[in-house]
Amino acid sequence: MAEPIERYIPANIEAKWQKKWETDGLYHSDIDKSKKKYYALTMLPYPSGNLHIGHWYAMTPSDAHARFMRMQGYNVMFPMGFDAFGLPAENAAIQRNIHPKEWTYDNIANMRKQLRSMGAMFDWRREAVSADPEYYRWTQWFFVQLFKNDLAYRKMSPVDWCPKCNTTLAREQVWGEDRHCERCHTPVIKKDLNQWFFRITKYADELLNFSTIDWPEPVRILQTNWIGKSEGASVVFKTEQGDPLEVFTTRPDTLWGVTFMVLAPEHPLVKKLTTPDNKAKVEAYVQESVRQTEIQREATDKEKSGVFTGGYAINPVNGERVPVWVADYVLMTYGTGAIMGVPAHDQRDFDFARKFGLDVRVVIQPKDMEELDGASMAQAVPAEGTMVNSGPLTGTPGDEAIHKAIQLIEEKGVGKGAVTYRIRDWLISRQRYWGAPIPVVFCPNCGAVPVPEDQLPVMLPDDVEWRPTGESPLKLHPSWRFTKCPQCGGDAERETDTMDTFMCSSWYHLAYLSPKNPDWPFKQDEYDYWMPVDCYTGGVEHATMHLIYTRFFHKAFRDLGVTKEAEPMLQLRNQGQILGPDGQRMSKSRGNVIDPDEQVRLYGADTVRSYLMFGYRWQVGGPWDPGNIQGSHRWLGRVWTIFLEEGKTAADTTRLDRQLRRRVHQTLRSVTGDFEHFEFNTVVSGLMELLNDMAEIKENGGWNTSAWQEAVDIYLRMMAPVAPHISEELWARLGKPYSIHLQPWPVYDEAAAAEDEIELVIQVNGKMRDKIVLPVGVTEDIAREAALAREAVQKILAGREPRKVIYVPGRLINIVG
RNA sequence: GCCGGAGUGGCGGAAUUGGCAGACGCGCACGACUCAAAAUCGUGUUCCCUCGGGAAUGUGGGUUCGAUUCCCACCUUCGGCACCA
Repeated sequence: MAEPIERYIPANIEAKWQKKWETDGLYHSDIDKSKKKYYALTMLPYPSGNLHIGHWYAMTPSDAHARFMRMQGYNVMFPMGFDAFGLPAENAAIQRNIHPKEWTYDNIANMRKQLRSMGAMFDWRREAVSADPEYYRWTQWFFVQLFKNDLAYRKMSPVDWCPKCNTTLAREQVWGEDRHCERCHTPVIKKDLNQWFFRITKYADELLNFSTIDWPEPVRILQTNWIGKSEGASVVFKTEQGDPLEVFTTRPDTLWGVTFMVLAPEHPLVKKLTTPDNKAKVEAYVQESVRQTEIQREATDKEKSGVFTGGYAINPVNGERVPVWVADYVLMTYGTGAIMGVPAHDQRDFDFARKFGLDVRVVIQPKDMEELDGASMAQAVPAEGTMVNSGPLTGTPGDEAIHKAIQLIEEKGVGKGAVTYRIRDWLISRQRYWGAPIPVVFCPNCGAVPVPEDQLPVMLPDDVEWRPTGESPLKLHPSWRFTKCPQCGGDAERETDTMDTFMCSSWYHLAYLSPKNPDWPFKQDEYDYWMPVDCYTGGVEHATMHLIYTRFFHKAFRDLGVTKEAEPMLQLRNQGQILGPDGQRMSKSRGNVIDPDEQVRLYGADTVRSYLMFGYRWQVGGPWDPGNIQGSHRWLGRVWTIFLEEGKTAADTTRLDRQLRRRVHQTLRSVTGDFEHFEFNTVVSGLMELLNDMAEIKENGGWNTSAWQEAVDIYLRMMAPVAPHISEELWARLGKPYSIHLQPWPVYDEAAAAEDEIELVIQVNGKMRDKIVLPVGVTEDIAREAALAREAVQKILAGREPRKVIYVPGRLINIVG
């Protein structure tokens, strides 16, 4: 009997190999034009202090996939960095009274260490940290380019303001029914501030085009809804004083059904339209609306409210005089902030009209309904039908009406076909300290002047009062704030707001190309070789934020000649979330946080990696199971002993060899496909199954034959992406050349995988009754005969002739009796 | 209200194209090894049963020789949007 082998102890091998790989630069990725490149990218972490098990869940399967692609012969780049600016640094710093910079960089140092314990193939030479001046210099440079090309502008605008964080929030940073701040959960309020915006709306249409990218359908739908394109017409009414009053409508066909108009309380024409005897109540209503929170205003179940201005407008299609009201169900932020009221065919307008006793005029008669009557109808009818009471449009069938109406208003010169989007321009100003300063100087003579490129970066000063006062902290730093105008040299003032961190993360995939490039955001040859990103992995929660911004960014800079292609990331795959063992989101307050470091101490990195890949559908995720992970640990322990411990070799191994090769190559086929499809759980289960078969074959005397050698070789290569340390160790112990991670993916042998007999399932009337073993390629006649001869079949048929027989070659025969 | 994802044993999950439901793992039970335990190994494990079978993939229908898979109508749950004109 063989000597007992030492046990599998991950701690003895993992750190050792990590160090060697690092020393050898095993995962350095350099331009190599002889190979096809593969840029694999996983979303970079925010340096919150500790790596979360969620980071492992996102990153280690992505790493396994990147490793798989590398073994497939690609030159793979898989970089890592830190999204290092942002609010939490300030909040944490305020709590602990340490400088945000210190807090952030301490966290980064810690997280680097934790990231290394994953055994991932990150090329650390390419690390990028968005809070480094050499990084945000280029963030600012990108801003300047947008500014110079009229893609950045400043305007006074009401913004969502978090009173606790003392800052502006972007719309997508406001969550929930009570519209709270995503960070501190305080309900947000509105505030008017002068803010910088990027013209993302200019790219709205192009952002709707996903035809060149392989992104998950849910993300495409989320973005499509977020952009919210609606087509219709803009129509210009005239107030009685002669001011143009423009509305947007998706239903220009209902123009003859307009019985009133409604302005948003903030609409600039409200004041002018209001007659003296209505002034008091209109002003009261407007003030009340403005004071209300957005939640109160936007509650959809709220009864309609509003007041009559006393003013009238003229309907340009029929010259009718219609009353103009003010109501808060019309939003200043969408369309033109004014609507035409068509109560007969729009439920909201209908509710409003009934409440205030306004006319309801039917202009569409649907086919299958009895004749509508505006005075008595109980609800609006938005359906299609034949136009009635609509002047030149009367009699037009529903499907032509909109088109014809647009033609008509265009001929009359009172409007035109128009498109409106729900997406708004990207607000990037933050009244915070820990961000990239917006590189603009305000000069009394020259206005807003961008800081010249050769003076970048505008350094973020360290000596700042970063505790929140409601003002931008940089405003309180006089020697930084007051400067000279770069254009005229006169006294001037810096912009004291910093940029939204989504600006930093919009281009980090470019920073990785050459993180310390002195004269351009990236080295051109690196860009030309690596871009675009071939595979991007991360959470779906970024669908309407980062993932839309980075697409916009690329398109804008393509138009400015900086980037080349329209889309930065060709393939996107989303992972799900790991929840606490209680099925709830992990949080410190719930005490259900799983610490990856502790799991690594208990089981080793390979086990944690394997379990995260094996235990969940990657795109779904689920609760952490403290017991289940042991299955993955046992698997690795079994691989260890079965591969290292001597077994016995039978005299004749022909059958066992054939069987083993078949199973190895069948597994190779399925594992390869599963890796390609990001189905990591079946990658691991396939390997587990093969191991079970190998254990049995070894037990039966199939050990150490050439088929066995091949099996071990292929097995280790297949598991190398999943469990890189143990496979490297076993590879070395079995005397194979360093490193397994430089080996090509094994070659699939179809002949070896082929079965030479089939197990045919016999159904009678659709129910499984029996099975027979038949040679591969058996004819239907023989299969049929063999099946009908079976006792179980005969018994059920009881002498009857089968009415029909369905034969699925190699799989199944169904006898219908 | 609208849009999207998910519902399969005690649990995580599997099931190329409509073709053996429950692979693999956890847990549990029994057994081996051990003075004992841990670790490890082996056997069994959807449910009901009169041991012939029968039922079962959220619910109810439908298409089909055959449905976890396709169609229709619902239910539960998670996420997004929500007076968007």
